[in-house]
Amino acid sequence: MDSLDKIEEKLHAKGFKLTPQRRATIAILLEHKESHLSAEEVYSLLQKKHPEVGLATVYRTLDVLTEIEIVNRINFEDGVARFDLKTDDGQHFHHHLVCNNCGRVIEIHEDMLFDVEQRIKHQYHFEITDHRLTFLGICQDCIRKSKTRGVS
Amino acid sequence: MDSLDKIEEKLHAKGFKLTPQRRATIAILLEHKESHLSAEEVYSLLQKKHPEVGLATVYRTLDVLTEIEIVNRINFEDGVARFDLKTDDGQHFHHHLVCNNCGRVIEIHEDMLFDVEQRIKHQYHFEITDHRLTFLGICQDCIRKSKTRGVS
DNA sequence: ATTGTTGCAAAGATTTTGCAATCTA
DNA sequence: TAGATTGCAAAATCTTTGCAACAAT
Repeated sequence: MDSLDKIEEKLHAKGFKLTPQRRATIAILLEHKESHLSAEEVYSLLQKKHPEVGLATVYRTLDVLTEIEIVNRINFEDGVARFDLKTDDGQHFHHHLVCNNCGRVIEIHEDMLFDVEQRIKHQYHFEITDHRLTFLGICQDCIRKSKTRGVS
Repeated sequence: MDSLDKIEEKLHAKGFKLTPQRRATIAILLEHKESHLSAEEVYSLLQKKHPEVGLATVYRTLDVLTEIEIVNRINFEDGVARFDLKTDDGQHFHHHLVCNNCGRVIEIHEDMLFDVEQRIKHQYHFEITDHRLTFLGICQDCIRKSKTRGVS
């Protein structure tokens, strides 16, 4: 799900209207593909070019985009919903490494769960539609820093 | 981390005081090991026997228990923090299957991520301390029902 | 013209915090 | 007794909703 055009097409196909607010919101998401933006963050990025758009509209747009499976909603352990554009390749959701020290989120685009999913399907008779995999730990930079200065 | 005694010992060892409120909160968690209770749910279970305990104290107690690694905090995609006692065996956090249809949460106690963690460590030089793995999909019961009545 | 969508402000839901009183060690 | 902890109410956050005005098809 890559270009603005394709996304607008899908919105339209599902019976939603194309409004300037929605276009602008999608544009922000496209410009920040790796960022896991929260609704508030999308809103403040949006304000620079479109100060008239309201926060409620951002929430509603993100809901619509989640509903039609243009974006994934994800919660890291901080209680704030974040939104990621889905990739075009039909893959399941990518994985994340979250650093407990600096808070950085690293994305992993390989699907490492194929074998695990097969086991789940067979053992639990559970039909998997998506997954959320996050590793918590210490990133390379913080490990390096801790060796000289100690983890803050 | 299994018995009330062991948990109280650890609290004490970390310099926290043992109060009746904390004891009671821990007892609730021990009585509902598989439940992924929210703070609100812990609070209302607590009220039956200890109506004097306040919700803020429940939040504070769960924070302390998370801090000293007696419980794991987890967010499924509904934005409410849930709390699980850690198991005694030193294993990482268990996995979950969340049914998109009926909302049921099924626990999986096997660690299926050993190989994946090895790859992450080597490829990303990321020191993993824990993980969160949730599969979203349709559970066995809902699959069965959908075959006769259609998924509601 | 119809129906969906927006902005605003108000309401909801969850979680955190200030503070005086109280309790644990 | 000293310092941590509690309960309460207020505040802070994040998110949703009602409604009248407005815009897309």
